[in-house]
Amino acid sequence: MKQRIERIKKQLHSKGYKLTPQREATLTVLLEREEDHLSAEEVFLLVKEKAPEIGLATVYRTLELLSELKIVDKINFGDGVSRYDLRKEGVEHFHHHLVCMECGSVEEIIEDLLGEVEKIVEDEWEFQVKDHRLTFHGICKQCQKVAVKAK
Amino acid sequence: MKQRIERIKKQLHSKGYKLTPQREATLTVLLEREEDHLSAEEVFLLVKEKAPEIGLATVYRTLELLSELKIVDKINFGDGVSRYDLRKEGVEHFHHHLVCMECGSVEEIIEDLLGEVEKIVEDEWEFQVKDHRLTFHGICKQCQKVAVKAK
DNA sequence: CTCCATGCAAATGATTTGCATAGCG
DNA sequence: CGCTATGCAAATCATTTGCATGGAG
Repeated sequence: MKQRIERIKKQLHSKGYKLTPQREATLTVLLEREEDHLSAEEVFLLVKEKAPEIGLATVYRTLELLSELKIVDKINFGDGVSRYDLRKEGVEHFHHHLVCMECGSVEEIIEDLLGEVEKIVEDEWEFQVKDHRLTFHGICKQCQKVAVKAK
Repeated sequence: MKQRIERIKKQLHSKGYKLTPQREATLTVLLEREEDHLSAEEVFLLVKEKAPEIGLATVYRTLELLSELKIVDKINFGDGVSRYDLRKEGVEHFHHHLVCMECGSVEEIIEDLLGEVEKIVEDEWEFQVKDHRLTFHGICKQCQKVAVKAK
């Protein structure tokens, strides 16, 4: 994790930004909760535990910055808040989500499922694909089991 | 278009809702601008031309209602506003978007590109897919041409 | 009459911004 | 010093809600 932050520090520097304690605390939270999809508010509360003086605006500014640098992805599952998701290192952009309509859980799929599809879009629509968002809405494994038991 | 509205009227009635003049005006706007992805505000302004007394809250309520009835899809391209998109009749849910990062234009793909992918998700993750959202971000045909010329 | 629906204004909630201050190089 | 970054409070923007009124069956 240390090294990961070191690398991000270099990325920041190369663009003239600094890795301030607040930014580092925010990154640490994001790393610790890599599996989650935290909202700005949630990040703020977690960062506050490490650095109580931090302001919500700073968290927003930091997340915005990280988003520009493509270190995090800003995603939106339609619940009124933006969520932030650390990109896997070395993985260009493929990164999909399974959102459960029952329990709200979000599972990630790192695997690239869209290679073929992307090719079709590029060829047939002459659209030069830079990135994509794919989200499935449905019922997760656990909730399927619950439904069966409930019968 | 008349018939389309008639059918929606029946759908509304079957759930105990009415097709009020405001709702009809809203639907008319959505039908006239079927290709676009209007925000609530934009719909409101267009409806106001036909029915000046309408209130923004009513537009929101109508869009919400139509969304519940699966007559429109509420989508979010990450620009801070929800957009509303009429579902094609008879088409279950497959409906993807190509968002141009240059000019902001949005193109629709009706074709089902995800049959295979969906199967993989169902089998490999045991996730029961109900619906999905797929958006590609990139450069549209027109903007690619402009870029070439600019050289 | 009984509801559903509406318009308006006020409330809410997320996100952004202005500004004075603090701190690194 | 010169800039970037920060905290705080105020501002903004989209969306929602309360409430009294209006209208269809």
